[in-house]
Amino acid sequence: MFIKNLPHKTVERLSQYRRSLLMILSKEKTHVFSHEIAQMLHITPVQVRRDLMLIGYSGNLRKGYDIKELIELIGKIIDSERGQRVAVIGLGNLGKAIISYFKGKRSKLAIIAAFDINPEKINRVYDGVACYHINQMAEIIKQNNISIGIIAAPAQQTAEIAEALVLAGIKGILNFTPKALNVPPFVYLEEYDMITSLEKVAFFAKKNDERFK
Amino acid sequence: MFIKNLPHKTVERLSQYRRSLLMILSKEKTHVFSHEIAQMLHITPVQVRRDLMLIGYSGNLRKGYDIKELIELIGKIIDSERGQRVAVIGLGNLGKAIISYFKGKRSKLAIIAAFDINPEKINRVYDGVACYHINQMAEIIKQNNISIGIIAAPAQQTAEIAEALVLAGIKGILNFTPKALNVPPFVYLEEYDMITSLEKVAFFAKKNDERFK
DNA sequence: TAATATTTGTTTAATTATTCACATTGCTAA
DNA sequence: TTAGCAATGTGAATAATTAAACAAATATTA
Ligand SMILES: NC(=O)c1ccc[n+]([C@@H]2O[C@H](COP(=O)([O-])OP(=O)(O)OC[C@H]3O[C@@H](n4cnc5c(N)ncnc54)[C@H](O)[C@@H]3O)[C@@H](O)[C@H]2O)c1
Ligand SMILES: NC(=O)c1ccc[n+]([C@@H]2O[C@H](COP(=O)([O-])OP(=O)(O)OC[C@H]3O[C@@H](n4cnc5c(N)ncnc54)[C@H](O)[C@@H]3O)[C@@H](O)[C@H]2O)c1
Repeated sequence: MFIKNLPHKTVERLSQYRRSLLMILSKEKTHVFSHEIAQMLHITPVQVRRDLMLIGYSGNLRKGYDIKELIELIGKIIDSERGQRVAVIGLGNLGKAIISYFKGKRSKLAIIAAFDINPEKINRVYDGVACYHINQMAEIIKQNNISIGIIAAPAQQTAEIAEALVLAGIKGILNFTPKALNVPPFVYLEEYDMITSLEKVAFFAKKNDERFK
Repeated sequence: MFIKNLPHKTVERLSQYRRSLLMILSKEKTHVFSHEIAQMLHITPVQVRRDLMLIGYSGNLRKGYDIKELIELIGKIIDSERGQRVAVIGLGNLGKAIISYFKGKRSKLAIIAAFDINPEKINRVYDGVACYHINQMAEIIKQNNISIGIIAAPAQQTAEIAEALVLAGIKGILNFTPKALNVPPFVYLEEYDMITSLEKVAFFAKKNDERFK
């Protein structure tokens, strides 16, 4: 299913809705109100209803939204029908955390390979994910039709790795390295840095502290 | 230094500016143009200039911005003068990745304690950070005037840990757990989930792929 | 049965964030 | 000396995002 020009923020929230809904779905709880979803994610019920409107989902006036149906619809919109395969580059602490966190979470989005240069990690399986030497990357990516790369290797290597990923035909990159990347326009790039998050928390915590004193 | 109502996004970018500037600062390179900063972060030069305008920084028309000065000014605005101390709760893969990533990065923002329940981790020092049992948390937080907590423990424990953090007097929380939290208004909360980032990449990678086909 | 309460869906308004457009400045060099 | 160029700084315009407001629907209950 395809919906024209879904806003970036809505896409993010759809992912969050699904995650939250998967957590509360049970035999007893089959339906949910917009204000319940809103409360779980610290947003307003209007926001939720608007997002669901954008994806064309209608709820029941008395019961709210059917959780199972909604989870499925979100899947139809944000997942790719044929699934997407993911590789992690750099099997250090962060790479491992990512792999163990994803394990079994999403059927349509599977981490199926890791790459590293450390001989102790290569040709071993971590949490169900096989680790290969970085110089086999292009080959393995093409063989397995991997379309997304997560970079969790040392910062200095980032540009080089990204270039190799692009050459190998990757379509999206999630970069956890503090080095910002340049990729061609047909590759979608998302960057995340924990320091920015932490400094933001620090700034507003400080501000709050003054305000509530 | 305090500037009234700095937009959230600007605060995020100031952190990114500083990070990028720290990486390029050198004997040879003492100044930088707005378009150079912009390129590093995939934004527009106007955006950069506007942010700097908001914090009242003026550049030199021919040389651009003085990198060192700008780094210092950003510090004066987003850092707390007396520094802020941080604790990590849960010393698993993610907790370790966070600690080793932060090591020595910011003088005004220091991770000084970790908490866990695993006896093998307690009373040991990881990357310069001592790990204590979770039931010593309130005590240690107060003793060391820790004001920020990073939650990287198993999801089920999240609510309980957050409550303890708030009771112990924490002012900001960065939650990496997929369980959304509720905290009182005087505590600043930031949540991050890698699945949302990855699903966003997957969605737009898929979309790009169709568009550029 | 009629009044009440609650929730969805959607239009409109408000707010926030980004970009445009251009005046201004100061160097370079014809 | 003056035209040209490449920057910054910023008011105004535009775009994106969020929230307010309210009609419509329907179960509940007085
Ligand atoms: N953005 C964030 O929020 C964040 C948080 C923590 C760490 N990091 C960054 O993520 C990266 C990894 O952090 P970590 O704590 O896991 O580090 P780590 O040192 O534990 O792991 C890095 C891994 O990459 C491997 N490696 C080295 N060179 C490589 C190459 N050329 N190709 C593939 N693999 C290679 C190493 O063998 C190691 O296993 C670092 O760049 C760090 O700065 C980012
Ligand atoms: N948000 C994200 O992007 C993201 C990414 C990866 C992991 N995670 C989450 O972060 C958390 C940690 O992930 P991980 O891979 O490091 O897991 P992990 O199992 O490696 O580590 C968890 C650690 O928490 C400790 N712990 C257990 N109970 C505790 C308690 N009550 N108090 C303090 N510590 C306790 C464990 O002993 C262990 O050391 C998990 O909740 C995971 O879902 C989030």
